[in-house]
Amino acid sequence: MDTGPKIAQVAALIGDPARANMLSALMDGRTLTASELAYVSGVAPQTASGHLAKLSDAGLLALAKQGRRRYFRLASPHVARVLEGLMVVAQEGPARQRNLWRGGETLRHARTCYDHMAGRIAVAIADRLVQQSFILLDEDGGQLTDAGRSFFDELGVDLRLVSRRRVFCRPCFDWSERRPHLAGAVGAAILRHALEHDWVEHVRDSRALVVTPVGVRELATTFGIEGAPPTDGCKGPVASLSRGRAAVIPI
Amino acid sequence: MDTGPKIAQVAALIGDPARANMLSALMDGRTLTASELAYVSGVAPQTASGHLAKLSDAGLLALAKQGRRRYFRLASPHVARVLEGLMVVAQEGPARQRNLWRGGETLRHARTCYDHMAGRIAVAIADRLVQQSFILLDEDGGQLTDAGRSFFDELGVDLRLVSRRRVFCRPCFDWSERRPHLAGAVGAAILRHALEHDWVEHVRDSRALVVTPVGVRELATTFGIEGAPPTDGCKGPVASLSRGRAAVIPI
DNA sequence: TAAATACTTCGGTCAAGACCGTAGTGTTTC
DNA sequence: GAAACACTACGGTCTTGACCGAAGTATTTA
Repeated sequence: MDTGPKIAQVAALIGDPARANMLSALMDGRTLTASELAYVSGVAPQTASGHLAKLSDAGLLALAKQGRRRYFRLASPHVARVLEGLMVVAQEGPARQRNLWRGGETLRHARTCYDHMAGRIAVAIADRLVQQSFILLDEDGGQLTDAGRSFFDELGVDLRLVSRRRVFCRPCFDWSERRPHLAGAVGAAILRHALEHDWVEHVRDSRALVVTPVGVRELATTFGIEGAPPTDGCKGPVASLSRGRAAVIPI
Repeated sequence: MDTGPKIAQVAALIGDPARANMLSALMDGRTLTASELAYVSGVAPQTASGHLAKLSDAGLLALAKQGRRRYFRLASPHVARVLEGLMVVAQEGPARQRNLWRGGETLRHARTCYDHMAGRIAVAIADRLVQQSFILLDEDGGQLTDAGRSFFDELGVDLRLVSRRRVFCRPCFDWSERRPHLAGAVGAAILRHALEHDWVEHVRDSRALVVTPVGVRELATTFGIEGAPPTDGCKGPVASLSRGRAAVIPI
């Protein structure tokens, strides 16, 4: 079968910097308007419109019209996983500027990854849960133990949405830490809990999460984790609209 | 962080038809020479050489020199997973010619997917194992049960390589059947067993697998599966070297 | 040593498509 | 109804890079 050309079509769509920026911006599961996506991708609205049409036609984005706006989001978790995977491969690729981050310290500390958390904090949480035998994890998958279920019950994390007999979780290779964090239903539940209880907050127009004072305290008591980010000069995204070809926009 | 441009770089590499054909051809885990890859990708050796250099530089392919030949293989399972994911997304994309296969009936029936089996047979095996409670499987992961371990032990499937306390398996969304089959360590073990016991054989220069008479019998008695492929006119890949831009090569 | 094989480098051609200015359409606000 | 807003369609420019012919470098075979 000609799978080659098929995957080439999809990959080529993701392979344009402007479109990749758009998809990255949607990786946290939000829905954004065409204008917002034009902004984050660093191109003019007309250009963005064309890109978005292609992405929608190909089934990578889902579109909801509302009045004069068009809201876009990733069409499926499968799309998010492909993007995840590309980040991993991009990261493990050549030895080049592997630790070169453009104002990315905040992102490296904590961020969303579609529907769950990623970054140092997320890896630390995963490590802790494994160490306590609350979850079992290896390369191919993971599972919540009975002890783990009790732990989350006491914590008040809502796992009802995922409580079939077994609760599996999925390791998601963290491109910044190069170690797995928790994805899947359990990962999503943890992020939901953290947001609802103000442990972390979204940074506007970014996938970054900041750990609140409450979060620092709770992460310490609950997981024994140092939640405060290392202080450095550059935090938060710097909006820089450029002319010419789609440029690197720190998200 | 500028993850957008990074994933764009990798995606753009996969996004060229010639390179996508090369990667697809390597999806079964084989190592192929530059010449062979030039052939399957439908371009001249000089062109292929350039493509292969790019793929190696980016860390998508691993290279082994041997005499005057260069052997290439996928650099890591992560690369295979990205390709897997792209197939899924490409498949679920637009409603277009979803069931249009070019001589792909054989592939649809049984094929390799990096290190495990895919296609109708593989999905049927997964279904059966789930139905018998030998494995537990959901969207996020899967696990071998004690009964399942016994089953494989009796069958003589070698799971020693993967026998930590828990044996997880990974669902891999089958792009032809649109349902999951078994990947990960367990899936790999099944394929290994099937090849060693002559249940299936590789089709030359293809990812397709043919089920042998032995295989038909064994699949029936072991899994209650009809292993024989539906008969139709077109089977096997048709090598068609074309001139001009890299064309669709049935692999 | 000569010839064949496997692959790479260089140079020039050519097509695809990303980009934006201009000019639209549809929707909301005043 | 007019103006502002969100987005789209069209047309022309310009860069990127895929492609192959020809020539060159290793390596093996004769």
